[in-house]
Amino acid sequence: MPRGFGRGNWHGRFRGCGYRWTIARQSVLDVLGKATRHLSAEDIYMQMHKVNPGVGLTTIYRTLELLVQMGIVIKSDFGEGRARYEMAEGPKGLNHHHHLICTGCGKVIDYTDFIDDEVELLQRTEKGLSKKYNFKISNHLIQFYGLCQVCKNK
Amino acid sequence: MPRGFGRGNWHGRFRGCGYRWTIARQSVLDVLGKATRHLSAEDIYMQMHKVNPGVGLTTIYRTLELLVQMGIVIKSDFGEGRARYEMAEGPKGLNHHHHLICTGCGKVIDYTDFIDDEVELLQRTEKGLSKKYNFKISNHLIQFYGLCQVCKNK
DNA sequence: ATATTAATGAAAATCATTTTCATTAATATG
DNA sequence: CATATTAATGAAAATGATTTTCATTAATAT
Repeated sequence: MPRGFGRGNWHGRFRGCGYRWTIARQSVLDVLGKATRHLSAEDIYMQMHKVNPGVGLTTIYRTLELLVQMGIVIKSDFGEGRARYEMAEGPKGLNHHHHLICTGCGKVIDYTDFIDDEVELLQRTEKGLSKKYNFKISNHLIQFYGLCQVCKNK
Repeated sequence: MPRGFGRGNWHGRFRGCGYRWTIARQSVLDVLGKATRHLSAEDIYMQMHKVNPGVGLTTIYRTLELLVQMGIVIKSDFGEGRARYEMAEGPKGLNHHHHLICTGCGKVIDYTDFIDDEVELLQRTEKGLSKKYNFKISNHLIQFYGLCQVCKNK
């Protein structure tokens, strides 16, 4: 198998959509593919800078927009004032998780240890919604807001 | 019952936390209390401007931050580049809804007619999480990403 | 009535993101 | 392989929401 044409065959996928395959795009996908958590545009920029110092932040923003548009990457907003990105490998992806966000202090708890019912119900919900709205659902963002133990008792 | 001391008894609640009760704060709560959908800081500013033209946008931001911190208001971010606010009357609130977001064209479908599985999913999950993480959950944000009917067939 | 100090308005500062525009480089074509 | 085409890029400027600064105002305690 030719180098770089594994798993996603990104080059082919880009060309198929009429887009060019560039160092910058490859590099963004490399960084995101290795990430174990959601990355901001600047996180990506800093990691990439070590390997490809020539790629600017603007290009990263543009690349991310494209990747989101192609459905390869998911953009999330956790209310920090900046967006975060992750590969859209679907809800089964290694780093997929939901959030508990404290409205008091802003603390965010990522949790991946879903309760059994949660997984099954979610599947059924996605199936139901797909049918009802004729949507091909590929991912989801689930966040619960409230007060953490500390803020609750103030 | 004295005027202005109904439901929330805001004045008392503010004083209890050591905060002063001001026209601006009352006015933000008035606007949010009457709203039928999530409002941006500027939405609030414009509505308030008709009644209290003296209150500036800065104060609205400061007031909203305080209200969120007190757990009276929920701040949400739908990825539009600006935050939206609503009273934290809980997920049963009139204007509560979930989103289906197309990663192809950006179209957003709000839906309120939750399917049974979805309601059950949320109830069980919220209960489980509250216990597990000692959180007082007051709201949630649920978004499903995928391709809409049109983008799916391209 | 007055003192104290939290709350405010206006303007400036910040910070993530987007736009502009001239340059570069990926691909198609000869 | 050389060259033309035009998408992709970088740098700098622009944008727009939100935050900070600082002098002034007003809510509360005395």
